[in-house]
Amino acid sequence: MEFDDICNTALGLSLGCLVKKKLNPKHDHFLPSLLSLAPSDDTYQSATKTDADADVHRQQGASSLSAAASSFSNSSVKKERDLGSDEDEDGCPRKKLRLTKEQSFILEDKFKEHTTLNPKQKQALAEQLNLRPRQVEVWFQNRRARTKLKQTEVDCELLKKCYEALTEENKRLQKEVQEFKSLKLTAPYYMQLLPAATATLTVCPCCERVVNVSENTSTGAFALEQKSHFFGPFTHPSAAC
DNA sequence: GAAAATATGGCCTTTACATCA
DNA sequence: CTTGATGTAAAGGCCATATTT
Repeated sequence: MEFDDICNTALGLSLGCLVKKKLNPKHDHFLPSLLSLAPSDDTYQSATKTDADADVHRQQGASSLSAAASSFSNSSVKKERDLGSDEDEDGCPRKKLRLTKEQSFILEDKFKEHTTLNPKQKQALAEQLNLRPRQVEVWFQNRRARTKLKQTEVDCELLKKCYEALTEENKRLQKEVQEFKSLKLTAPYYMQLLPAATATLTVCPCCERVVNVSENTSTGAFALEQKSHFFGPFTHPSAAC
């Protein structure tokens, strides 16, 4: 996903929420297309023809559709949506149509403006594109889903990189701990050099971090201890684990 | 005013079809 | 021509919210 898309999505979603809260669907609801008004496959779409040919058929179908959609009841709206009104006269589901490039372009354009539509916008867009409002609605739903999917993929990649970075850091720190441990094993020589400091250096049994447990932790801190984690008021390292 | 019923729209998952290699 | 992969239109279900009764 591109950055612009992300921005548009965020903006659009917030706008969409506003729209949803403000609108009153009862008063400006779109006209539902009716089951019996759905054009047949032959008139609505040509499966194997060119886009131009298919356009003609689609527009013929959609025009007759919108012209004939003159009466409906409020309660039929949801039903219409759920039933899809996408069946031909035989009761068979309508074949899936492919939107033309022009239709897709205009839909994309609108989507950039806002990712959701109120009923008026939906109706207007449907008329402009010679599609049923339900088709416009579905297109926006699917488009939002695609946007979300892409964003999820981007987030996933980001998390993956974070994970890899943390894994590397963890390896590095483990290696450091091993080095400190081996230093402790060679303590006789080590202690001759720094007896005061090494006497207070230890490895936390819980987290295996090298810590300084000297009583005077503030002033007698061994240089290596600076890389260990902060224990605050605890006198024993394991108490902080 | 509270509660139940209803309407509406969005999201999610799945299906089916179109297209392409 | 067939086939598998991919993209996407569409269906169906569920949920949240708003409105009506």
